[in-house]
Amino acid sequence: MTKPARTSGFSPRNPRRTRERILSAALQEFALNGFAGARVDAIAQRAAINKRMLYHYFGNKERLFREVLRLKMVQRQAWAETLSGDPAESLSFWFEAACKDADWVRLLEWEALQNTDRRLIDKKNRRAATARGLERIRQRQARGLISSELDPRHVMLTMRSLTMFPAAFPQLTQLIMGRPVSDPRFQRERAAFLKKFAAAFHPLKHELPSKPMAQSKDT
Amino acid sequence: MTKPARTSGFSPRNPRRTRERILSAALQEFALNGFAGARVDAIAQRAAINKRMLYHYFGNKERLFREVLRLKMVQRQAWAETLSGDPAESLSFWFEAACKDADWVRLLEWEALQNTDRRLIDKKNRRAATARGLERIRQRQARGLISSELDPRHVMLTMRSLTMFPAAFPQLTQLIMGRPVSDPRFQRERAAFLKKFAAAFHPLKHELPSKPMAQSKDT
DNA sequence: CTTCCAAGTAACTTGGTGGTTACTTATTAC
DNA sequence: GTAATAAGTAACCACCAAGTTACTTGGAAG
Repeated sequence: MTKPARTSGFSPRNPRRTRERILSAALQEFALNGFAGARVDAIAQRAAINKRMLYHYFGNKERLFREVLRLKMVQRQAWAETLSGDPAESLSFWFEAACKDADWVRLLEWEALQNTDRRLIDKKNRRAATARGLERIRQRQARGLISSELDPRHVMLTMRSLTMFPAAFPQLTQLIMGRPVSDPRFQRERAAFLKKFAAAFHPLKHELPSKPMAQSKDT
Repeated sequence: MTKPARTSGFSPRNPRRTRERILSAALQEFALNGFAGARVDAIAQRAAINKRMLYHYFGNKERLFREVLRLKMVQRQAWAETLSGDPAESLSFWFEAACKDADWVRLLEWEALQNTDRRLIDKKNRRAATARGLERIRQRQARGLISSELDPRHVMLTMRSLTMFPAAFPQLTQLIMGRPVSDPRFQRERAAFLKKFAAAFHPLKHELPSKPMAQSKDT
């Protein structure tokens, strides 16, 4: 602990920056080509570092992949928690997020395909995040924003389906909608549709909120 | 054209059978590992044929992949057309189909990931099939099974999302539902949920079918 | 100054993988 | 029967990509 260890500047040595460059390049390569398709040399080149450093910092290709995935997961969760409100807003919001962060969706997709009975990466953390998500749904049910007749787990699965699918299957979306997923017109149109469609989650008229205004520590 | 060319039997030469064995083995390998991950030797071994024959019949790995994809596509379309009726039935039916035919979903997923701005395989055919699907939705709208206020394209995209997502993202489904997608209890439960949820597509009471009973050449 | 280790580089090894060569054998057309 | 072609085999090869070896250099601590 001598100097504040400036991380910027043009020092020829800069471990932090190198590590970050590798991670960022790896994210792009893995999102683009998946684990099997990604080339370590390509990552090194993209990061403008020597390939050897990649092994220095991460051991091997798979450990790097896991780290990339874990990191993205953490980032996502961080700002996932900040959101709440009624399904109409969440749906369109998450849909747009999925469209914007294609890397994220693609990583999950690669994970799904790779995960032939393998253990889940960062399991503990994700379990906790999911549990928190379910709890937030229950709170919305209590507040009468979502029908209490729907199982929170199914609500969550349904919402994920609706928001992620187009970004996950751009070729099918293009086929059906006649526009690429990246087209802003599609995104606006779909967001509008989801806002309408969110009514499916609302309570029916005859339903009364079970706890009209329980403790709402939700944002 | 001399003999009826018996395709069964133990003749040492059997082109048809060889071709089919390769395709079937390739389907499994590609569904499991994707294009980049699949090993030509593994396909040959699985098919119990000499690797050379694979090149004999299909030229190269990519052409084989495209053929596998095209074939699955055709098979799917064939019995896709046979179905109709109200969303409650279609949704749960297609959901179960997706769970049962994981290879199909996985292939689409690999395609989605691989398809970085590449041209779509079997485009023409799939366009036509999609158009027919949209037409069937319009017929159901005319018959009052689906709300006419919903854009058929969005209806289709939504249905696909709901039915394919769990099979496409088994790890997320497991995380949310606490059961593997393959678990029959999950499948039954989800099918039941979708039947209820299908109400979202139904017309509201105030809506009246625009063409109460137009020509319904739909099955 | 010099010691020591982390950061960094270039060239190499090794194994696997898509694709080929050179060949044999069955089937069919005439 | 036999020529021609399609079906099939084994061994091979060139290349590519993950991971290593052996080395140099910067910088902080004493």
